[in-house]
Amino acid sequence: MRWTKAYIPTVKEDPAEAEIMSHKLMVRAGMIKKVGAGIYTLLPLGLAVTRKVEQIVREEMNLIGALELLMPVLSPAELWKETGRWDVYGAELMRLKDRHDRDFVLGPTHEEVITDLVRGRVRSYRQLPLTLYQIQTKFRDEIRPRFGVVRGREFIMKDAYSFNRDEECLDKTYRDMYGAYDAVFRRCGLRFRPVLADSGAIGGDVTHEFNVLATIGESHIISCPSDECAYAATDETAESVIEESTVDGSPAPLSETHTPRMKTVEEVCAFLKAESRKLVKTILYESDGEVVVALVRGDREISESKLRRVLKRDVLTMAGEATVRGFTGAEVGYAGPVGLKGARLVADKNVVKMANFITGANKTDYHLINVNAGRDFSPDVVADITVAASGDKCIRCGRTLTDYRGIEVGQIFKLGTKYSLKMNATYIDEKGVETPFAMGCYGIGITRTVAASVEQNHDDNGIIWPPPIAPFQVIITPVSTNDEAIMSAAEKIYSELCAKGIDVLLDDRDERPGVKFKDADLIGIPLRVTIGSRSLKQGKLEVRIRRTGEMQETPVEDAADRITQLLNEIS
RNA sequence: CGGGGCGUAGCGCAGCUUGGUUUAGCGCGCCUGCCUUGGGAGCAGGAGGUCGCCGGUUCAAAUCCGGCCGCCCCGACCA
Repeated sequence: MRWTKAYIPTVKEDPAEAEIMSHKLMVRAGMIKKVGAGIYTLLPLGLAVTRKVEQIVREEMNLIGALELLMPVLSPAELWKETGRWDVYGAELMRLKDRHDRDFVLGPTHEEVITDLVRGRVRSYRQLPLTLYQIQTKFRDEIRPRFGVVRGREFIMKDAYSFNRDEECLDKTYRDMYGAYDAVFRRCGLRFRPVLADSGAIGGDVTHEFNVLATIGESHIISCPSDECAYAATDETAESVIEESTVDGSPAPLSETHTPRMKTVEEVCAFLKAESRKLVKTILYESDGEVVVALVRGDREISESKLRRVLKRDVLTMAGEATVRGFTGAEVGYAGPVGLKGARLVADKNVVKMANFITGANKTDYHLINVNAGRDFSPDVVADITVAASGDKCIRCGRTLTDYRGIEVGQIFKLGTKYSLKMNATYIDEKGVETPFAMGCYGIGITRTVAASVEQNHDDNGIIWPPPIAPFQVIITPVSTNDEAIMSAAEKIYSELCAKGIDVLLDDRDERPGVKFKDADLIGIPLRVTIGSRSLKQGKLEVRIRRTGEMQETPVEDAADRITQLLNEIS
């Protein structure tokens, strides 16, 4: 491609709306253009990178036997009602009506559509396992789109779905996918980490998230520093051993204390001059009309995903003020486990180890002191429902856990029979028995992967593409377009590289060299070939590596070979 | 959804408090010419704006008032 025939609108100044480097650089490099909040046009350069990532994904999917298809973006509400997700998915589901007032969904994921496709068409165990995937535009009505293409309302995603005979068969596909994901992100040149995660609205049991390490990442990860252990999970999912409570062990007499207008843990602690770890906070939730009371240590947070799992519920929301008042008989801020009736009481495993702690008294402006589980109340369930934090000990090896942040670029789920049962998707096994499919689903955020790569690969001058996903692998920069010797050398090397199948950009603009160098750096092409009279007099040109700034002189005659070789070295 | 901010040329911004003196300005970019050519040059000339939209106040509105729309940031219930 010649720059004068391309459309690469680079800009010098950072866009006003961008907060993070990848967003700024993608706009400045002429890759994306905002159309609306969380909605972007991919310009040619942005699309080129996206296609590279897609191609890598395709190759790895095909390698493990997955088959590509393309499902519609639009799907009828009936399918979503069949699995109950019409109600469960919530406000993030983009819904719309057609002219006949019928409900539709702009798909955020395609379990319903694919299961509908496969049921009735795949009838025999002989056809299994079957894994299908697509690379398609997805929609999510994000509460707050931000960070450019990292959290958009419309984005490109690869989603795969496997139909397996049983758990064992599913395990195999899941492992294959895990390997394929590892290969994809490795090939994209990313520093990433697979972690155990929560399955959220998708459902299912086992799931891993693939996170690209980045300080601006929105996923919080807890991991064991030990390489041999390598335990890693999202903070909501991670199991950990929390430092023992320091409250002493012999139960003291229960008493009530006046705590006027002290509602939050912080306020109560300050007022009673107690450490927050000596409190137990009591949070009311509602799930399918049932009220659930959850207890965790005052200095910790409740993991709603753990709680959902304990309760075996998909929907779980914090109770409204009216419910809290009705249930505790007190204003919000004074709930406690003692004397509460009619709700399931879930206590964190650390709470039952504590002694003489402080809780709300279920009476406005009062708290209880010296509360003890067992003596003063009895939890219905004791489980780990605390969000893990750095400083906790590893559940497996006991080392101290650390936290870091990541951009979630992929997630793989074992769904089991969740959808096949609800949608009556079955096959006939060897014994002639009708059996629901064991399913898995596997997603990769393509556009987000591109942004994550920029986030991880840039310097002060711009993007530094890993060669496998670079829009062009080589940029040729003739220092002057008016010098015939320079231009003929540039044309020669351009056609030689093209003939080798390398993606080359020839900067044939009549611009000053400084402008071209800056732009070449900004758009992040891994190798720059500079042709100027200085070295051309000796029959040489210069090859510069974007990432290191390292420069090599090479005779024009064998430059094409040398460049190819260098490309291999840095890939 | 709550709070804050913004909306003036393709991009980044000033002007608004104190309405008229601005023919609405500056930088970047763009066009023409000259000059220049190894890290975003210089000079000269030029094009480009319903001041987000609607309504109101006024002799007069980018500027004051009201409504609406859009965008950005922070927060979103841990009792």
